[in-house]
Amino acid sequence: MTKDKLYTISELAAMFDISSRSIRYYEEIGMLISENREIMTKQRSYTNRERRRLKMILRGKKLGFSLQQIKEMIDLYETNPEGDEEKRRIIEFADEKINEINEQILQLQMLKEDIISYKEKYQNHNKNSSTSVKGG
Amino acid sequence: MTKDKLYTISELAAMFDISSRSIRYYEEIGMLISENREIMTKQRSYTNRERRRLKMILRGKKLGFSLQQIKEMIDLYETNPEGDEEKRRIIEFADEKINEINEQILQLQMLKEDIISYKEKYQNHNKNSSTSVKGG
DNA sequence: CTTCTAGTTGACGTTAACGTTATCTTAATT
DNA sequence: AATTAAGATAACGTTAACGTCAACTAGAAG
Repeated sequence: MTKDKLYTISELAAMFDISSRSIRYYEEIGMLISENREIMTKQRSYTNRERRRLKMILRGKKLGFSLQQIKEMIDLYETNPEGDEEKRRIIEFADEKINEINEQILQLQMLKEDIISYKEKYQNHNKNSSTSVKGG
Repeated sequence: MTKDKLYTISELAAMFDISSRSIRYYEEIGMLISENREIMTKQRSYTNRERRRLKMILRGKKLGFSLQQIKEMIDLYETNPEGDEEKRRIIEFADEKINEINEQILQLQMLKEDIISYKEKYQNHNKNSSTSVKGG
């Protein structure tokens, strides 16, 4: 399969516009894995799977989650649960996250409304109190 | 008017379940102001206006914004613009923020979809691979 | 062989956002 | 007068998420 493409650390770094240091750090704290390092050079190589993980990490960051929170979420995707107990816990965790996200979306929408209504009031206010009243 | 209610630092802290230290810190970096401190004791007292600001700060934090970003947004609310140039800049800034927020909402919705579809696939998968195959 | 490039492993430095501790003051209680 | 409570300032400590620098290595290029 053509899925076997491997990336060097700087390829990934360039791809996502981050530093190699960041990628090493993510690996350091167990968020990425570089298996099959070249034995002689010890150079890391990443699979498409890791590339996807990195993408998720960065998305999480953009959304304001800490790396620890992101780690938990990603681990969620990759846990292969054993007992019913664990299954339940995972579903529960997913539901929690969904609720958190819904809450965040709500708050963002409120913030947005605030900014919009501020903008409108502000624009109207300026039309009335401006010295150069041009357009009605 | 009854709007003159003043809050002590620990009142606000209790109200929002944060530490007094945090409030002092927000003031330290210019996100809050405590005017009219009691001359003898130097104790801070906050107006309703500051209470609202604090609320906004905490909302921003929950949304993953840095204090600096929040400061910019709050300043937006309280700028009294002078020239047309400044007006334009403010409107522009507001629009930028709105776009950022829209983007964040989109990403959050995608993340949510991901989690939901994961949950569903996962639940189905378990129905099939479980020892107790009930529904086919 | 030397130089350059891309990577490695430490290890110390940095910033944000507070926590914590020490020392001091004022007002209220006892 | 002594204690307690609430607050103040000053300053050092802490954690996350890297940045930066030093010293080393393997392979490619001249």
